[in-house]
Amino acid sequence: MPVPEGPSLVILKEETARFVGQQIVDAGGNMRAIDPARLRGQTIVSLRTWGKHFLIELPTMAIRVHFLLFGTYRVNEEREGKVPRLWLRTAEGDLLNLYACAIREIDTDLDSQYDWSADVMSDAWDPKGARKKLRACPDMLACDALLDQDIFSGVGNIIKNEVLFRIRVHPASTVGALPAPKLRALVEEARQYSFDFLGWKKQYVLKQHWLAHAKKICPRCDIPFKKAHLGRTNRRSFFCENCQKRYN
DNA sequence: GAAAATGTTATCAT
DNA sequence: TATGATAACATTTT
Repeated sequence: MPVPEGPSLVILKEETARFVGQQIVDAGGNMRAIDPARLRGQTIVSLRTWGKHFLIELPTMAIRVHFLLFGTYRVNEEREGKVPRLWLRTAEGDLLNLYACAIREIDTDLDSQYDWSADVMSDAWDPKGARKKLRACPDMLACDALLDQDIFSGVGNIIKNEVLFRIRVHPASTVGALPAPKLRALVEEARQYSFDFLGWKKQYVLKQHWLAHAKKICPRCDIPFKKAHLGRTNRRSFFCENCQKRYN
């Protein structure tokens, strides 16, 4: 199963925690970005996430993994008939397989590269900062704002649809037209729902908790949802025209 | 079997 | 130049 949205990366980080401090004794895969030979002998300094980025910090560099739409991984097992884009084997015999992802090398210090306060899953998450960024682009649509990785790093299309339904805001509302309490709710729910997502995903009950995403009927109003591809991002939006108010 | 979809980035076009 | 559309990637489900 794919791993795109931020909370899923937190699960990945937890499942790979034992790799931290281990030395990479062998590496390979069908990636082109990095020569696997350069990874051998390096020790994994830390494993971090920033939104949808999985970061493997090594002494001389960091590996940035993005799972795009369909990326997956396995710890100490392999997918039948699939070649990993990148695999790492450690001195203690642990194996990490990463499939169908985009790999990039980062040569600068991670703290200078990433704004951790934009990551909705991070301890450094800064709701005040998020509100400030939102106020700076009043013409942006709510559906686009939630998918903006510089504001809500880690939020994906599922979280977007669920947050807007929870706070009863129409996806085509403009950010600048939202009353202050709604703007605040948008920021609060982006984080809250992401953690609900995390808990449900761990219990394998995420999908059954969807109220709006990919749903046909509004559970509050019992009338059909609208489905449309909205905003600059043109991603699927599911919304109720009765109980989600449009602010413009 | 075609189409769509939890996403991003590079390239082409306007 | 800048903005926007399109393609590319890759996998599973409908």
